[in-house]
Amino acid sequence: MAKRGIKDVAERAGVAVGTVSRVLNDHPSVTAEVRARVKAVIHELGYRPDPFARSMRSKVSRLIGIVIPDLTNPFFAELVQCAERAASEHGHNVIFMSSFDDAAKEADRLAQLAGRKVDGIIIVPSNSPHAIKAPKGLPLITVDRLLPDHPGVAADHRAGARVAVEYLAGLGHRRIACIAGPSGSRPAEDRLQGYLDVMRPLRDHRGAKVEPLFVNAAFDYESGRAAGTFLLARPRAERPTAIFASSDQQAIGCLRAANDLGIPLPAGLSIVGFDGIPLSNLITPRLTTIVQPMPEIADAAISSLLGRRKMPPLGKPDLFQCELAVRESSAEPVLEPAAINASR
Amino acid sequence: MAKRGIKDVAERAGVAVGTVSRVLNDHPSVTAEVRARVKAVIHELGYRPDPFARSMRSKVSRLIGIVIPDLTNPFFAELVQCAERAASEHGHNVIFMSSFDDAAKEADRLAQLAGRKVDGIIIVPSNSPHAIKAPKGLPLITVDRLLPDHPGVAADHRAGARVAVEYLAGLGHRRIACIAGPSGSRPAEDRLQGYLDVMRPLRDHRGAKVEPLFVNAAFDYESGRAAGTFLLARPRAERPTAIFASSDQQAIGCLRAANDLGIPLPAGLSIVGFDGIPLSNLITPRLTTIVQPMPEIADAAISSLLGRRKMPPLGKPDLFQCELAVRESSAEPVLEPAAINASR
DNA sequence: TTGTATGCGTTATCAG
DNA sequence: CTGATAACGCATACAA
Repeated sequence: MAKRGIKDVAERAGVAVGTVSRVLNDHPSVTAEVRARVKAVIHELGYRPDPFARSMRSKVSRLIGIVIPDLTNPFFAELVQCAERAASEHGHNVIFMSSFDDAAKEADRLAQLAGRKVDGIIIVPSNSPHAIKAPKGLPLITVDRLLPDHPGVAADHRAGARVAVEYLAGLGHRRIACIAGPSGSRPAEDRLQGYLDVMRPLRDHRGAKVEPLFVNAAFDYESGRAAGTFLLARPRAERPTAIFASSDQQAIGCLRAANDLGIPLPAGLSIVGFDGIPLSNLITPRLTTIVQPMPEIADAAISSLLGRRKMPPLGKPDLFQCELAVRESSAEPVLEPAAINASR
Repeated sequence: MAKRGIKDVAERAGVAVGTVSRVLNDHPSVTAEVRARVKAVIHELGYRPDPFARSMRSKVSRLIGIVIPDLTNPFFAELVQCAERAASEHGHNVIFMSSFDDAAKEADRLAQLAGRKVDGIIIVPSNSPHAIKAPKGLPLITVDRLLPDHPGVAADHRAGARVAVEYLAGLGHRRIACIAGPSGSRPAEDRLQGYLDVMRPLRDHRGAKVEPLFVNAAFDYESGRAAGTFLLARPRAERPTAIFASSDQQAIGCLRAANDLGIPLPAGLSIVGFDGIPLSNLITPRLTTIVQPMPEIADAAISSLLGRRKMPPLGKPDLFQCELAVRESSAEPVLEPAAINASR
């Protein structure tokens, strides 16, 4: 079985190479009969067009580059997985790169991808403050961490946070605290705003305003635990009955803090997370959370890059609505008779 | 800034295109002086060789394909990240694909990679029993889940397990249970063997043989919790004082089970995991575990594919030694006065 | 050592 | 609608 080329196919089918090429690219001007015959021969010979020769001429690589700060973050891992699936469905493959949250490495990766002549780039920018330089003429779209001067697609973090806090308020909670993300992070700030959106107009059973209470923390597990410990270290009468965490990892850490303090879940405390990472549905109790529609987000990013969907204009990112997944870490607040309060 | 070609560089440097090509490929027969001049021009013009034209001629793509079952498994995510870094250091890029643990999808991905003409393939085979068909002439290496008829590289799971159990035995533990992995999984069985290797010759303080005790469970969190609950649900006098889990996720689930049962760690129970995933060092208590040398494993896989290291022969996979990371989830067993036992 | 010329496998531009 | 043929950008055998 020697190396098959387009020439062999043409010869075997009794046509010219140009015709075979036209069949390959679904060019309309080919007789159905000829098309069928050529396709038959292609199948028979097991012919596969050489992607390099093809790209050299056509200037398209059917390759998408994706740059992520850190794949050990389960949220990004899911993004990559979804992006690969979406790209695959559009006949494209994915070149994966990690920036390790370093601006210099990120720039290098971008240059490499440009050199590879990928058809488009998906990037979650590194956190270090910087401007990413998109190789001119190369479609690039940011995901999750939006940047002002690049098109982007993300979950509607603010609206998602609102849903979470409204849910808790609807359950009857009033002392609702928030573990905010790190200041400086766009998604973190959006989520905090969503929390405040709901808290501000909220009134307790006596019609008095309720005080928002939040503390900044990194998105990871340990920071969430520390923040939770801080928020829960107060007399029961003042202690939050519910906590909205800005990430599932924070929420899981907070859950641990509650456990260490002997606070039963969800009886003594409700916790709602954000992201919907797989682990959130595996722990005990299973975490109530706001799940980001990652498949849709990834598909929007891919589709936009490939021109099958309009690129979101600068400053007007494509926003996707999140969904509340009610699980086991949340419930109505328990009644707090004055006697119990006094007994502390 | 028009499109730069090798021709432009040659012209600007006053040499022939062939010479430029030779400089590009570090061909020895080029005067240092000429080489320097050409390189200067290349830099000045910002010239980048077209990867397609180059690959078409040279038959190498500088692309490595990697296929894994599921990126939401943090262990595989780390593997991908390490592989990308290693490939990058060798001047290669990585095309990432997910098989979703499905043999059919896996075969499709493999075919795609072959079509892309990658220089080599790294694969963690899907769990469904099957034979993967490596496109002939395309270097392929399996990682972690070894297959009999393909070269492979992995951690020495058996030896690693031995280190874990020896550590526990050295601490004074005798009732050491094991949460084994799913039967049918090669890494799982190796780890179980390592456990048994240490347990069999073990004797208690009266010189009596100690009974191995293990239960099979999937590698995930919830299965680990269930297994832990099962193992710990017995009178204290019979209850294991230490548990060796076959994965960190299992260990973390088991940790949760102990917590739910009110067993303090590490005073009442020592737990050791396996893998060394990032999360293992973030939880409370931080998990004592066997960490796999993922960077080395990934680098060995990449180096072997690129011919910079000898391909491990069939049936003789490259094995890497794991390292014990002693953290907070393990300690010497507490004394068990008869009085305490009787009080139950 | 360096220049020249051919070919790699496709696509695209022309005629026919 | 189809065939012939010229690029595409680079590597390499061969000539100088």
